[in-house]
Amino acid sequence: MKATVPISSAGLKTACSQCNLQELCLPFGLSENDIDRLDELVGTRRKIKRQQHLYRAGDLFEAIYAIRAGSFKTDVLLEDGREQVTGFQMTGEIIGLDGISTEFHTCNSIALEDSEVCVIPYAKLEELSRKVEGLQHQFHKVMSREIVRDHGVMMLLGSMRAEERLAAFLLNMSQRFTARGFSSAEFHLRMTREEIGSYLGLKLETVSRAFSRFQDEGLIAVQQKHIRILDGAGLKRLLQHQPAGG
Amino acid sequence: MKATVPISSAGLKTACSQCNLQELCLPFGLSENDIDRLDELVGTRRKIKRQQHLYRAGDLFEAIYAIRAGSFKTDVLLEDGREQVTGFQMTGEIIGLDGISTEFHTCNSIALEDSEVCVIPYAKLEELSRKVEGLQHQFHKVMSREIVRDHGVMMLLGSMRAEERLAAFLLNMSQRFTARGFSSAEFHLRMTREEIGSYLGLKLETVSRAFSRFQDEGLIAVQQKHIRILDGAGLKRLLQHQPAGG
DNA sequence: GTGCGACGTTGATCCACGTCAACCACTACA
DNA sequence: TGTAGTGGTTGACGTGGATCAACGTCGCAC
Repeated sequence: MKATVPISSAGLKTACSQCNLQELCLPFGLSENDIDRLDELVGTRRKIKRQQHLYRAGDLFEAIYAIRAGSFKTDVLLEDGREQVTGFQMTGEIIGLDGISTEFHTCNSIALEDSEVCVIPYAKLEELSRKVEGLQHQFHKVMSREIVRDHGVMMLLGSMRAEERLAAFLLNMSQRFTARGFSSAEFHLRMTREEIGSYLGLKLETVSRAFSRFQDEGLIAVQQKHIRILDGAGLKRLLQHQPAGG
Repeated sequence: MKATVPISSAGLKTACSQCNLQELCLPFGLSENDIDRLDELVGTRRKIKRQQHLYRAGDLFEAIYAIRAGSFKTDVLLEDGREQVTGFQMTGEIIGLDGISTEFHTCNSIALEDSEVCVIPYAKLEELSRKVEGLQHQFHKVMSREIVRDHGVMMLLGSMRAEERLAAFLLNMSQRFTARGFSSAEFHLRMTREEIGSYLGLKLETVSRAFSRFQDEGLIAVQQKHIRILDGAGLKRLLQHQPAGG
């Protein structure tokens, strides 16, 4: 396996024989030697069927997970039953970081489709990242990236109106698909309108209406969960110079 | 210096001679030896006057900061001028984690009052945490805690109504003051109504009205920025069983 | 003191989004 | 092919919080 060669974002090549760990090691250009050692990291793989939990809030935290295939949502439940989706994760991303601070998971992670993850025992990660040059930093970057992403969502929830939120969401999805080597203009959403709404702080009807309006305006083509972006610049334009809401 | 003795949350004892690093090392019970080495971490101290920036979005990331005295807000600005406060930080907390993933800071950090921070050069932190048993894990916990906190804010912004948000905010502030050895029932807010509103996704008028209503209902006593919590249980009750908004 | 500017409160009005409700599209399965 | 269930769309209406506006209060400079 060619590990020292920087891997383009055009395809999903694997960083170690077990799993796609490019988020953890590739952007940093670890040496071939080091990459081989990453195999030590991956305990097992685990398959998760659609709608099943990878972990639940309250579960003992023992490992983080690298998504090998499929996609997930994470959510938190209030006592009164309200659900807030805190994020969507797709192939190549890392889940489970929330558990480190409390030794228990603080949210639920649920597969949006039949998926497979690599289990990375946290103790092993800690041990290895003391030894493998660059791994520690790479892991810090993964965590920091989650913090930055969350700030983006807070921005969205705190100061954008419905159409801006959905535009931001679509552009973000498009970007993440692109980064994984898929077409950026056309993709399949794996989550329902209700889940999108929960993530964006909107009701499903509002999400649906915004989709329809975008379609009327020629910005996107929607067919159920299938989205085609026709005018990305138009979507970006929605994100600025709008009267403040919220 | 007594470093091996677990430090109660009742006072602000220092973990190393330079700075309050209990977030980084104390809860994990580092050995006295190790704690002394933490002095190596702290490059310099820096004083920041009220309203001045500790760093700005776009600044090169070189260090994280432990707040030694005072308090800060972090915010992000949209192109059109809208501001979103992404968090408030008080004495003993760590700021600057957002910069790790991008090598540049992604938000602004501004002092809410005259403050002082310990500068922790990131490169030094990385180096030391490979050597000092427990420090790495402690740093992971700090980052994870920020992720969990952010999820809480997302929850708040995404599915709570105005009064719930403010109640959650007050309880959170109270808790953080308690953890720093101050009275939990009485404290001085360092931020304006507008900043609270920006953080909570509300307008300043809405924040003000909610404060007034809480006061009318005997939940709190408000005098400008001075808050006294009269009925914490009542505030907690507001957080559940409310009709879903948002 | 007086004046000024930042911050806070309160009222009146408006509107974006929630709520309620009906209907439609797609899939699964008998 | 019918039927049921889940998810999505659309319309009518209500409301929480934004907006606009006036006024009050505190702290500071002089």
